[in-house]
Amino acid sequence: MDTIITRFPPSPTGYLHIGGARTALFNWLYTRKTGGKFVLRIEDTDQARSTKESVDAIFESLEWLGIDWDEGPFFQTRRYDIYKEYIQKLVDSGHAYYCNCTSEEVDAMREEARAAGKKPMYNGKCRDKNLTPGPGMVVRIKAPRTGSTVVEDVVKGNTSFPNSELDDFIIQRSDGSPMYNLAVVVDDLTMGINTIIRGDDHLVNTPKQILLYKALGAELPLFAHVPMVLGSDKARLSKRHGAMSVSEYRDMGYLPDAMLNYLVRLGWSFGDQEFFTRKDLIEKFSLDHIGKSPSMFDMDKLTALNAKHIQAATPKELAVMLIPFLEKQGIAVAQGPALELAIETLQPRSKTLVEMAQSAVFYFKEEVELEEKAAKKFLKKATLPTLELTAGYMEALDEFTQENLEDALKKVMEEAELKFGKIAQPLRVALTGTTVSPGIFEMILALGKNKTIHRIKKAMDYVESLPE
RNA sequence: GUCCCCAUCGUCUAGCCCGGUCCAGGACACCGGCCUUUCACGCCGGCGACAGGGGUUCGAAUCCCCUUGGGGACGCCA
Repeated sequence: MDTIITRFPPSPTGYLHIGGARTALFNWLYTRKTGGKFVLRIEDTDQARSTKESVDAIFESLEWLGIDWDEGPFFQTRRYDIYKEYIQKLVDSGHAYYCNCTSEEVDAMREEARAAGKKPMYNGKCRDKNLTPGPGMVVRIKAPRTGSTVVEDVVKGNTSFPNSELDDFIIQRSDGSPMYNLAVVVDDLTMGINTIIRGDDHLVNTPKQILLYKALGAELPLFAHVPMVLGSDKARLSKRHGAMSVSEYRDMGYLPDAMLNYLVRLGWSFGDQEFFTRKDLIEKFSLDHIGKSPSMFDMDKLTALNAKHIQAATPKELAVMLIPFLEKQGIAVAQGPALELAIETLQPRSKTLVEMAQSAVFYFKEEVELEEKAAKKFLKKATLPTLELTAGYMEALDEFTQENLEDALKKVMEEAELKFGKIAQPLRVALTGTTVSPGIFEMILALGKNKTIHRIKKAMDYVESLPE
């Protein structure tokens, strides 16, 4: 095969959800890996349900994930002339026919088939009537009734479908618009798509599409049907399983790279490797390690992976992503060393950007809010001398470094005759208001001399105000 | 109902194609411990699976069949 050309064809009837994102990712990775082309196509022929908002939401999510496309976006609704042309070809060559059966009639046929223990389908009433076009008529494909169609699939292997299960499905609605199977095949054909990676809910559609390819005298693309992503109860992923859309995960503070990493591992593996950078994935992805069975979405694992990606990212990269989350916490900070230093201290203790933003608040607030329990336990009258000593030694330092801070606190320990733990906790509460924070020294370094001393003094004021 | 797909720890999976190295490996979660200035990180250890039944074979997680279970499709949706 020459250049690999894949596509991602969402229908804009909602947000980009997890399953769709994974499909997009597989296609994208495969083309990036092979140096192929990735086409984005919007399947909006369902005029009733397609919306502009959905289209925008899909673009936005793809961009956030860093999945870019080489061609498109193409909109099916702008390609009706092309479909018409192909439908005409099919009619002319005797592969399709006009049908004037009403929906009610067809429903009755389906009912009848079901009652007879068969698959519900159209019975071919107009198949040989040679009807000519007219208002209210649909075009149906003339499907073979005997034999079988084999789908050759890279992940599923060969699957044979009896043609008796195929009905004369509609390729053009009575309003002249094309139906899914027709539009897909015509698009894939005219766009040169030679590799189709999609959810395995489409596997049963494939014989229909193969029929169309053959009727059009076209060469078949390579099929790879990827198992679906299920919810935690093994049912198809839906709203009741919690967050579905990619944008929700962005808002919960997941990194796009972590998302990609998690999604790709849902169905694909590379030995025992769990952590992948984007570059890794492009290098290592292949179609041969895609599993055959469906998988369940597990937020815990996503979260764990997110923590790893946060640790692996540079403070600078994180700063850009973190700023909007800080704003939600009411903190306005510019990018720069202060922010990056703070981020560095929080990297090993943040699983999401939301968490990181929450724990970063104390760095940037003007005044520390003392947590009641923490203050009660660690900021007592007896703490005053220690705080005073600490402030004194720190003020004497020209600038803060890990080393001279350690020296300063060592002196405090000696003079106060206290162990490190005894002076560290009160100091921590004074500086952060809570008992939980990054390591004392790295925190002080990130906070800076002014804020540090100011906060110690504030804490001293607080202690002094305490009743005897 | 009919057709199609799938089946290894609770979950994601390695191994399966090319049977022996697997009394089944890794990761998440969970439990214990270590490290330690708090919380984390990290490190060490534990718990925990070849759905069931038949074959084939000297030998099966690996090959075949059946059963069961799960999923998908059956639209003038995509």
